[in-house]
Formats: sequence, structure tokens, C-alpha cells
Amino acid sequence: MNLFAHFSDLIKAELAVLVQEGVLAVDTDFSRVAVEPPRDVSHGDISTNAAMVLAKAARMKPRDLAQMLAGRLERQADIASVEVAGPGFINIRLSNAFWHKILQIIVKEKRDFGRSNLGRGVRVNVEYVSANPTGPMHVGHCRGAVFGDALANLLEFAGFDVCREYYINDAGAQVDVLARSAYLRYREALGEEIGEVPAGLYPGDYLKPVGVLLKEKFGAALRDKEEAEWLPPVRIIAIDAMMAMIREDLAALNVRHDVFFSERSLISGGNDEIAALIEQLRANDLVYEGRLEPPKGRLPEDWEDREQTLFRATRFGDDTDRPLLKSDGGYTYFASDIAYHADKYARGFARMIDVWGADHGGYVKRMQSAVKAVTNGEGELDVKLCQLVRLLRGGVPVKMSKRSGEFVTLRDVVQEVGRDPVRFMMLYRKNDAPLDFDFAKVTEQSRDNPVFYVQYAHARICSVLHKARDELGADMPCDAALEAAAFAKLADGSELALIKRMAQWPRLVEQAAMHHEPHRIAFFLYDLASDFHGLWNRGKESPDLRFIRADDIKLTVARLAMIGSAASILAAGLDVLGVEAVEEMR
RNA sequence: GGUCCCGUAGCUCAGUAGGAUAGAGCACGAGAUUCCUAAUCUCGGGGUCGCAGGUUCGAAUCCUGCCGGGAUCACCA
Repeated sequence: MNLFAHFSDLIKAELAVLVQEGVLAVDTDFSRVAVEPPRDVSHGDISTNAAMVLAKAARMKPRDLAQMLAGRLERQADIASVEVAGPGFINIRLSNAFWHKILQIIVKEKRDFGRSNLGRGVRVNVEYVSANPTGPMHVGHCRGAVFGDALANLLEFAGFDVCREYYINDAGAQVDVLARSAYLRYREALGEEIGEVPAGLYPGDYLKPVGVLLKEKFGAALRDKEEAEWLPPVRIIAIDAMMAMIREDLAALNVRHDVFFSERSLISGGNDEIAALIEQLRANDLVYEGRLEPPKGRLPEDWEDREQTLFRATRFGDDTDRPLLKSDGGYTYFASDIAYHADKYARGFARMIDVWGADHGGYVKRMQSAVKAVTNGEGELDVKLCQLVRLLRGGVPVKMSKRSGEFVTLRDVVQEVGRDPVRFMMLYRKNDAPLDFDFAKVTEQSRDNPVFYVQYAHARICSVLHKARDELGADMPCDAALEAAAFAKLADGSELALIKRMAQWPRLVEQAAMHHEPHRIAFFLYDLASDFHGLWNRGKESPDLRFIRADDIKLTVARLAMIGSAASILAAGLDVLGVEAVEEMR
């Protein structure tokens, strides 16, 4: 349960009474009434701006209206005290009993606490990675992959019906280059001396096995054929091999997809969806033949002023109209992407999220305008841009040269630092902020490393629970006993602080989901871990605060229930991030 | 030149749908601890939220303009 939503309902019910009593007009707008945690804990547990927002409508001074409301709220069972502060804030303090009630709910719901119905089962399509099937994934793909995967997890946790999708760009010129590169390796496999790989082809060794595969499949049959003849079959096999490799890369990072959607499938099988779509747009006067202004500033060298087939993107908020056909008559990437998004919509996804690299930022407006056009304004596309990741090793940037094919692959990174640290660090930053990824820091086992810090909190709790099992033996409480624990014994300030933090979890999940920002989960987990470690540390100096108290079994049971709940939330949150909640540190 | 993103403590970054005295970690400074449950702990200083206007009860947050950094700019993916 989201306690802020709960009290928001309660406050709005009181406001409704004020409407009945004629204090507020019948048509008063309550949409600006906020019920939130105050920034400063000394202001209480819950704060609302209701009086300030509604003062005008009530023709009262904010503080007077606040007093009136405060008087009513004070009578509520879970509310310990209410005070009016500042310009008219109403600050509410909840009773300890209420927090203990929340804790009991967490104990019962375990890892499901925080799961939300925010999404109400609405279908959402999240597309991420969509790396070209021309080679193994490199570090650059890491962030988007982890981000998209975690976002999908988050939306599921918040009650959306999520489809995770990968768009395979298997129709462009790049896969032809791939096919030619693979063909070269095929000739090599047949014993030919190929020398250095010509510029313009992919030089990586990863194509050698594809060459061998082609030899096994076709023998020498393709050697003396024309390119037009060998290219299509070679392309298919090469793409399949690349996708198999990419799937392994994704598995290594624990990144999942439900659908791998082939771009080529839009035009193959005698059913050209792109052509159909262009005609449909043309019928609606959204496609025309025309000329574009050359870009302002420096003119591209090979610019030629010519007539093109253009989509009226400007009608939907883009800066200029966009070409659908290339000079060679083929479809532009944009054209197939429109058809792809139209296809998503046709499959029942009015809500779409695309995760792209920041270098595609200039593409956002045109895609959003296209989505509006092909969905009659009913589709909604949010594009999340992931900024670059800067790889460092002990503070020194890692050199990468694309020319020599020497780039750090995703697999290298996962092998070196492990899947969990990679994932956590990729999410421990807002997606649109650049990210420094330092191999040295990420693997460090100290409290300075947030991955370790959060995982350690979980492991530490598991360790305490183990110890409790050893020490208490048969007295170790079962689930039913934990649910019925004497929560009222948890009255220390830092214990209540931990419980209050846990109580924020459902609201945080909903906000992270609404904003499509999984990093908020990572930061929350850090704060929760910090609360727990703090409590643990206090137990060092004040034995009274230790979790296991042989002299007070009831208190011990309550504390075990409390830290067990923290472990549940840590585990649930880490699960959203796709990071394992380990039970012990190695 | 256009568009998009960013600008918050010395550094790296959070900052809730517009809320109150703007936070954390690192670094720095001062103490505590050699005990223990597993990899120390506590406290402290530190800010023109890039600049200037605007919107309003109230702005780091929204709007406009400027400054600085990055990405991108017919046809490639």
C-alpha cells in the first residue's frame, strides 16, 4: 500500500465534507492538492499543501483553512498530531502504532510489498538494445541494455503488462557488408589467402567461424557464383550467427527480450508493409514529393538539391519534413521504423518506450511525430536516451580504437567485473547523465562501492537470521510468529526511521515507474541499506540495540521481523534492477 | 546556424507533479575504537543551485533570453 495515496484519499474525504458544508465551492479543483513526505523529517511524516492551494477558492487565509482542516484530521485514528506550519502547510505525524501496522503488512507481503496496480494491466512495449546484427555487443550497448531491461522489470512490478522487444536491423546496407565480410572468411576457410581485410568490411575474427560454417554448409559451391547469387544465403546465415552471439551476450548480462522483431519481415513474404504504410500516409496527405532546405550552417559536401518523397513530420511537431526513400529508391531507415512502430500499435501497444543511445537524440522528434501520425494521435512514444559510458581503469580512460577492431566487448566487461556490478552501476545514474565506469572502483569491496554496500546489507541480514537460528534453535520464529511479533517494542528512533523508509517503498516504485526512471530504485536501495547498516553499527556500541537479545525473545522476534522486511525490500528492489540479492559475500 | 541533453559543495552525483532551513558519497578537518555480528564508527566545516528576467503565496524544479559543455543536423544505422 502506498501510504501517501491512502492519506491523500483521507484528506480529500475531509475536503469533500468542507464542500458539503459550503466552505469550499462545489466545483473546487483539488488536482493541485499534494500529499507528500516533507523534505525535513522534523516536520513530521506527511505534509499537505491543501490549505495553500485552496485558500483562494475558500476565500480564507491559508493558515485559517489549515487550522480548520487540521482540527478534523487530528481526530483520525492513525494520526498522532497535526500542526500548521509556515505559510499554511499541514504537517501530520503518524502514531507509532501505525508504523508498526505497516511493518506487519511488509512482514506478510514480503517481496510483494511495493508491487503496485498503478499500471492496471495496460500494455506497454519497451524496445531496447536493437544493436545491429553485425558483430558482438560492445560496452556502448551495455547501458541501454541494462536500462531497458530494468525499466521493463520496474513497469511489470508497477502493474503494467510489458512486452520487451528487440528490433533486428537486418534489412539495411550494413548487413550486406556483413555478408561480404563473411564471404571473405568463407574463402579463407576454403584455403584461400585473403590477406588483410579490405577497408569497408568488418575485420573482426568473430566472422571466422561463420566462414567455416559456410564452408561446411555449401562446400565450394558459392565460390564462383556472382555476388547477387551468393549474397542472400550468406547474409541469412551470417545474421543468424550474429544474433546467436548477441543473444549469448544478452544472457551474460541477464537481459531478456520477449520478441525479436525482424526489420526484413516488414517487406518479405510478398507483403510490403512499408509500401502499404507510405500509401496510407499519402492518402491522408501526409506524404508528398518535394525539396528540402539544405541544413543551416556548414553544407554537407555531397549535398544535392533534389526532389524526395517526404513525410510531413512538421505537422506533428518536428522541425522539418523527413525523407522516406533513398536516392537509390530503397526505404530510409526512418520509413521502416515508422512501419515498425505502426506494427507495434497494431499489435495492441498504444504505449511505447524506445531506449536509444544519446547520439540518436536528433531522431526523437521525427519518431514521435510519426507515431502520432500512424496512430491517429492515440499512440504515445517515450524515448529514453542513454548517455555515453566512459570506461576507466583506476581513473585512466581505457583506449578503444574502432579502426583496428580493438573495442571492449560487453562480454569482456561482464567477465572482468561480474554481471551484478555492471548492472548496478549502469543504473546508479540518471539515464541522461554521462557515466564513468571504473573497473577498479566497481570491483572494490568497500562501503564506497554502492553495489557492494547494498548487496552487503542483504547478506548481513541473512547472516543475522542464520545466527538467530543457531542461537535460538527451536525458538526461532516461523512466519506466523513473525507476523504476530510484538512490534510495539520497536520504539527506538533509528528503528522507526528504518520502518518509515521501508514504508516509502511503494510510493517510490510508483514514481520511478511513472517517470520511467529505474535509477530511483537504485538510490532508494542505497538509502535503505544505509539505514540498516547504521542500525547495525549502533548495536556495536549499545548492546541494547542488537537484533538478537537472548534476554528478550519477544523483542528479538520483532527485530528479526523488521530486518527480514528490509531484506525483502532489498531483494525485491535488486530483482527489479536484475541484480542478485546474495545471501553471503564471497 | 537549427534542434535535443546537461550545468547543484573542492570532486562524482541525487533532489519527489511547484513546497518550508537544498542532500548523499568521496575528499578535507576533529574525535572514538583494536572490541566485535563480516569489510571501522561518530561529529564537523563547506552552496550566488551557470547568469538575468518572468509566472505565484512559494522556483534548483515551470516560461523567455543569454553564457558554458556535450550530442546531432538530406540520403547511412
